[in-house]
Amino acid sequence: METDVAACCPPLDERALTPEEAERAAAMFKALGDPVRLRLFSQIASHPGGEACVCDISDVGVSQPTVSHHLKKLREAGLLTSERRGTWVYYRVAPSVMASMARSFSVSG
Amino acid sequence: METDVAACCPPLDERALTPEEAERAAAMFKALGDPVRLRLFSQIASHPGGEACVCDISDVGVSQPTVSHHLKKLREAGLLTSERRGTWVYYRVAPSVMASMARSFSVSG
DNA sequence: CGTCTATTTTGACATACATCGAACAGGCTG
DNA sequence: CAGCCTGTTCGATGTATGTCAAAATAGACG
Repeated sequence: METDVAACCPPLDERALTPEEAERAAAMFKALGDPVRLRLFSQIASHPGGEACVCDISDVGVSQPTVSHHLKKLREAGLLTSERRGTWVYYRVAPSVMASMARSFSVSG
Repeated sequence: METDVAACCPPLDERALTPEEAERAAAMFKALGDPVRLRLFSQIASHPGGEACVCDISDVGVSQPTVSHHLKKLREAGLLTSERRGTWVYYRVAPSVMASMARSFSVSG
């Protein structure tokens, strides 16, 4: 189900998206379309070193299983990567996500 | 319910979003998180003159009432504006939406 | 006024989703 | 091995959402 970030996101005002492009890009927007997930993403993206342990970001007002559930969704959408190192699991923003998403809203001409 | 676009969207990697900021920004991402809505938005954003009549963009594979339903959601999210001129209703991207959304993904530092 | 066209609203329905507690798995450390 | 800690998966539940057909609204035009 992992979304391919690199091949996504032509400027939205350049031309009408094809159904396939829309499907892929919408999956990424949808992943960010939940307040809890957006806060998790923002906490990870702004964390020093570019990565955050789950234990660092579990204070978003929902139970820990729910946090894990949301992190999984963000990972499946191609927005995050995760890596276990010893006791802890570290999440970081997947490569080129910020640039790709920014491109969606770049004014084309 | 109309989302205030101007006051939204600090860079996601600058600092952790507050719950209120996340709520507002997530509402906008959520609106774009459906393939049909994203195609409608893209069709309007890329339309010559910057605006499109509903009749121009109803070929997205769902019934006309469903198109209207999605356009309403995009309008409520603050992403589109609509105006009736005579027989037809014209939609355009709300001012500063592209710039504000782009700012979310601008790399801060 | 009546009718035609364009768009929205309503009501119904099936599916998707966010959330939780409980159970499970990975890995440290006695 | 046993216990503990971190994090994920499972099962259940209530709510939100996408969709359509049908009805309603809004103008235009005789």
